[in-house]
Amino acid sequence: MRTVTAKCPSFWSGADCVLPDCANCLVRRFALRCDFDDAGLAQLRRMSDVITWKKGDTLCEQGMPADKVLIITEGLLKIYRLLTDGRRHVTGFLGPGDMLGVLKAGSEFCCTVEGLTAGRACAYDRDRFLRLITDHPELTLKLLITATDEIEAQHEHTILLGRRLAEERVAAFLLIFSHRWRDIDDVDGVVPLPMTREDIAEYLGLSLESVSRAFSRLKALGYIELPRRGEVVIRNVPALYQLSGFEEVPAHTMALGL
Amino acid sequence: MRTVTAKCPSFWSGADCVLPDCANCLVRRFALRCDFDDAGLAQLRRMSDVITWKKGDTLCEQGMPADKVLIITEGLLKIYRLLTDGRRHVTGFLGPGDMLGVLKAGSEFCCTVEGLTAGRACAYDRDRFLRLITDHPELTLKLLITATDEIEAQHEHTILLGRRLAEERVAAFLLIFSHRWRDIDDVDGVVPLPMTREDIAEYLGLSLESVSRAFSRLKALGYIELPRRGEVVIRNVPALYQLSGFEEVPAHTMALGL
DNA sequence: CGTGATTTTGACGACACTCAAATAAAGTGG
DNA sequence: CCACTTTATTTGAGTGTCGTCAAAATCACG
Repeated sequence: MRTVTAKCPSFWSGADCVLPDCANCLVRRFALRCDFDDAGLAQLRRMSDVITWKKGDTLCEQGMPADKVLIITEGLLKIYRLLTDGRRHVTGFLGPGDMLGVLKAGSEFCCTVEGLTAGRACAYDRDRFLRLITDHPELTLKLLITATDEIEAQHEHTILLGRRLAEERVAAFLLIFSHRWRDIDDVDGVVPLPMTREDIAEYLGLSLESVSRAFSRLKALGYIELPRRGEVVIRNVPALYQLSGFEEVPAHTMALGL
Repeated sequence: MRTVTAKCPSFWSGADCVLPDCANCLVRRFALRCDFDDAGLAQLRRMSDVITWKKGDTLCEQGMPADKVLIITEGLLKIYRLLTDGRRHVTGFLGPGDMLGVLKAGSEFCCTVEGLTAGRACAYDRDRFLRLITDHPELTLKLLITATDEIEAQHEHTILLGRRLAEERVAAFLLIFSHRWRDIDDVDGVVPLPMTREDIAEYLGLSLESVSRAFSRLKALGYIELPRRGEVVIRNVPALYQLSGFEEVPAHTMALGL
């Protein structure tokens, strides 16, 4: 059992008030999948606060009352739950274009969210956000579609943890992770891995040693390279697909964090 | 690898046109969580066809074009996916009040759905259903909340399969299953289990033998009784909670099948 | 260059899977 | 209603994967 850092500054209140470039916001391609008209954009912009975080910062904590909705514009987050036996389970990783927040009124965060890198997000008051989307029913529907995609992606993840060997899970992780952020950080095949082996292990339901062994084996097979800490190069995509059991990578794995 | 029955009659077209008792429909308590006004009820009723199925019937099959939405009023269904290696994964069980259907236009069923008992459901044309809910934005929102609850329940299930021992998973299954249908079929503590050990195994990511062994052990411990095939009596709820690692049973496990 | 964190590698044991057989229950036809 | 078949479940024995514990190696950072 490992201790978990728990500093939790008041991101939710303090705002930089930098106007984000909503017109090109990635959220259009991911969680909300929607073109706003100019009026909608203006409405959005007026409502949002920009928050920033640094690597290792905790954005919100399991059990904390949740009254904000975030849309991530930069940086990477891990989102995890503490189990009753003290272990952690990483439910997913969030990046640009993804949403984070509890929509149900009066509820608490069921997860803790922590920065893997520095980053920033647009924050909305939940009630105002709900008013916004109910004013635009087609937006609610897009969000509902995103949620059902998320359910399907979770099914895939459940299968991964319930039925696959360690090596297969790591292969799947590499495909999911590199695929999800391929057009955001595509530096000639080098995929950045800002999370630790332990994070990956807690995401895949393995021990960190098993993850490390799987990485080593995939490297020995020539499927990947590990040039330096925090980076992978994928050399044999078909082999990884074969191992993972994927026909295609689940489309929007974790576009909507809760 | 086991063969899977694949007869798939045209439930989706043929309709009995029995008017259901919408005013008391369980869907109000589950997937839609919503009181319709009389006008809404009438609109609903006009739109719906009633379909029925028998035990073992296949309602829809993985890969089939999906253009209907079902709301289950009677009976129990299992919902599963065929994996690339020929194995099956049961994603969940559906019962009265639950919804089934793909909301995204032009997509296929990602699962096969099969009757564990005979039953019936109200079927809606997807496009008309979508029009209905966008006409009532608060309905879309309720459905979105249901979807996010489903995501949270899937997280719990992922944790179950990734981190728990066989005995713990079976304990969790018994709690989830008996809790979800407690006020529908509550015959003094006897919980009907219309699914086979194999179904349970494929739901929990175990072999059917491991499930059987877990049942035997829970019985030996005095936590449960197995009076006859297809039935359990739960004798020690706190012990099962302890084993499962649940603080509380995930609220709406699988109210929304895809 | 030294300290601490992360990652890798090794040895061993536990849990769950596979294969196999026995038992129990349900369905079928005389 | 009973013998027979079929299906579901239980139980046992052996094997493999992964977790745990431990130590070494690598890397980041001051």
